[in-house]
Amino acid sequence: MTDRQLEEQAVRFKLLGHPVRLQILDILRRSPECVCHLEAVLGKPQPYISQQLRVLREAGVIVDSKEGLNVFYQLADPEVAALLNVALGPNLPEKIGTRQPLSLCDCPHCS
Amino acid sequence: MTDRQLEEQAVRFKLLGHPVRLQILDILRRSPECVCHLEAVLGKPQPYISQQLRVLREAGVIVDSKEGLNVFYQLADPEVAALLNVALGPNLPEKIGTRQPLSLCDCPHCS
DNA sequence: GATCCATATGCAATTTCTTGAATATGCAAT
DNA sequence: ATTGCATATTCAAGAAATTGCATATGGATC
Repeated sequence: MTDRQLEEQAVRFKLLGHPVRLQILDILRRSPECVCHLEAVLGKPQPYISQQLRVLREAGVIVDSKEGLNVFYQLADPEVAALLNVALGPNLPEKIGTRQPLSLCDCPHCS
Repeated sequence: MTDRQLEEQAVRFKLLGHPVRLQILDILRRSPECVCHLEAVLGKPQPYISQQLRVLREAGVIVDSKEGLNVFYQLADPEVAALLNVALGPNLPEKIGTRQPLSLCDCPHCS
């Protein structure tokens, strides 16, 4: 185990060592969601969420894709996905049509 | 996934999100080691190492046992062990007699 | 009981993280 | 072009983590 590898993994762990970021990742590993959706689920102000998304995005853990007015984020790091599977339990891949739209969120995926 | 569970796991990740602590855990998951051994391997001052050990000990991740003048620490949290297996590769359980003593360390296990 | 050794604790300075709030951007639709 | 909407950026204040260093503890040994 080289020092560089340890440093890299420590950085990864640090990203996950934050309750809000961890919850965001737990949501995004299930399916891509837009910012407004996360805002509705987490009950935190939008700028705050965008900030945490930026941290995760700049670390390469998530990627964004625009869809009309909305920006959808999804998990993009298989190593992080593996860690989440261990820490939070396996992510059962979503069956088609089982996604629960949020009434709190009126993004195209929810309404 | 409840908020409490997420918070707990975030705390766990935060503990691992530190290069020195991560390296300590990587060593301790192989076999119990004394403080002087870690000091020799990490090349950091002893009070600094004892401090990180305290953080891990108070979090319940490692436990200590005294052996003569020395204090040996070992990994005590199976969930952390599982995360380390994912992040750093599996810990091949040590075969009897394969432990490499350190010339830098003159604890009873090394000399 | 004085001393030595391994380890632990306490404290302070710096840096980094966290969080909130104001404001900016960019894009559609009117 | 102006408005409205979703998201992004910036900035600042407070909290917490990091690290170095001085010193304390506690148990053996002389």
